[in-house]
Amino acid sequence: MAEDWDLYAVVRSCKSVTTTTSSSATTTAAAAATTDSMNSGKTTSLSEDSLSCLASLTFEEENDPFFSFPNLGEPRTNAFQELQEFYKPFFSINPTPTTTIMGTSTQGIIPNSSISRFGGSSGQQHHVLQYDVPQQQHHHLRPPPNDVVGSQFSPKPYVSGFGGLHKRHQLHERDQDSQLLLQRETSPRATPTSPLPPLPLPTMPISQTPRSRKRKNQQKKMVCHVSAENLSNDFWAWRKYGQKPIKGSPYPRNYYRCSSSKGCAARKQVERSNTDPDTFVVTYTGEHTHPRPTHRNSLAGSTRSKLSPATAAAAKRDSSDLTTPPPPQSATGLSPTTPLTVAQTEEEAGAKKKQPEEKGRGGEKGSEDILMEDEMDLDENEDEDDEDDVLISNMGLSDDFFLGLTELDCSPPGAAC
DNA sequence: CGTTTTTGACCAGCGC
DNA sequence: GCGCTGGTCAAAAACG
Repeated sequence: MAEDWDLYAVVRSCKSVTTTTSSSATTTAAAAATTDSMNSGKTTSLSEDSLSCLASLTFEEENDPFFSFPNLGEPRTNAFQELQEFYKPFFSINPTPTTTIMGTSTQGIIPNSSISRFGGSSGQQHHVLQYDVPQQQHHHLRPPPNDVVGSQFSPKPYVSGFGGLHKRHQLHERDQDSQLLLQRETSPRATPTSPLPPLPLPTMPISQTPRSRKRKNQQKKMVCHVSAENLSNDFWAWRKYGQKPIKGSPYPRNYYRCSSSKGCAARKQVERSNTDPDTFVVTYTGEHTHPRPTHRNSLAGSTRSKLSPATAAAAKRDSSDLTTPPPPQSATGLSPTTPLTVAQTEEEAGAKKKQPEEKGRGGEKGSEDILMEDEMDLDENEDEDDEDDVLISNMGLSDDFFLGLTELDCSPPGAAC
């Protein structure tokens, strides 16, 4: 089923995503290692894979998009430092593995929060950071496997503010989101858990209007190319709020929003690459307006995510589904998932729902290209760093977390992978 | 009861 | 101005 992939992806990603952020090999490696350790599951070999992957990790940098950002044009050394800070939590957990990363790192922008969640990398795939800068030349460190990213997230000549509010019901949550977002963006980040001073704010103009359907190009976003196994690895709890078939792609795009906090503006899009079915394009937008959750609020509705025996079987199917092109989509753009959804949904849901618990556990082999597009919110990154510092340890101790791991057949964080 | 997923519909952005 | 497309909403259903 077409949808299976996303579910599967979501679930899987938790286990494996690679942190292909940037620069410091050590940091990255450490992060990867950490995530690996956190990941559990197919573990033992995972960490090795991850490390090996890291060893071969290559960062291509043809153009340094970062320097395109006025606020980001700091010396790379700073970037490294930032990264180190960024991965502090990981360091604290695991010793820093010595991994050699070839190529130079991108700098200035630390991958969005999601990056930190990416678990150990693995896989032999090419890890690339890609930043697309709005209003400026499209900087692709490496061309995306397909057109998905390029076309979908092509930079636009402007960065507008939030769109106007239109729907009455939309006002509700959007207001909250926008206000939170505005608040965060207009005032120095002062997160309870953030010991570090906020990084320079992006120069992106912020509109006073409530957030709405900001065009993709208008939002800061982080695009990650993730292998099927590594789909969406992050600690955040995501709730699916929509699915749309995308023109030019046989696979639908799934929309997730952070469910950890009601007003959280963080969004996530997951879609399969039309050119490379094994690769998924995960796009993160918005900022988390809250600390990283240590556990899920509730398991209710998460049933689908459980890997019950049936689910496990489903998971297997998911795997196959991932490689299997989805049924043709209707011309209207809506995917004809309806008939299929019953069984598939179960599987997907199962997989997806696991996300929250699985997220952040890197692992498996995986690999993915992380593409940075538009402005990265340094500030947010900082927060995330901070969050990591504070929450990582807790996360590992979370009952839910362990539960999730158990369900995923993963070992608790810190456990040898 | 609270949460999530599914899914049709709505609507703004964008290109022509 | 129009149509297409993408992003989001919210009701319904499902689950613990």
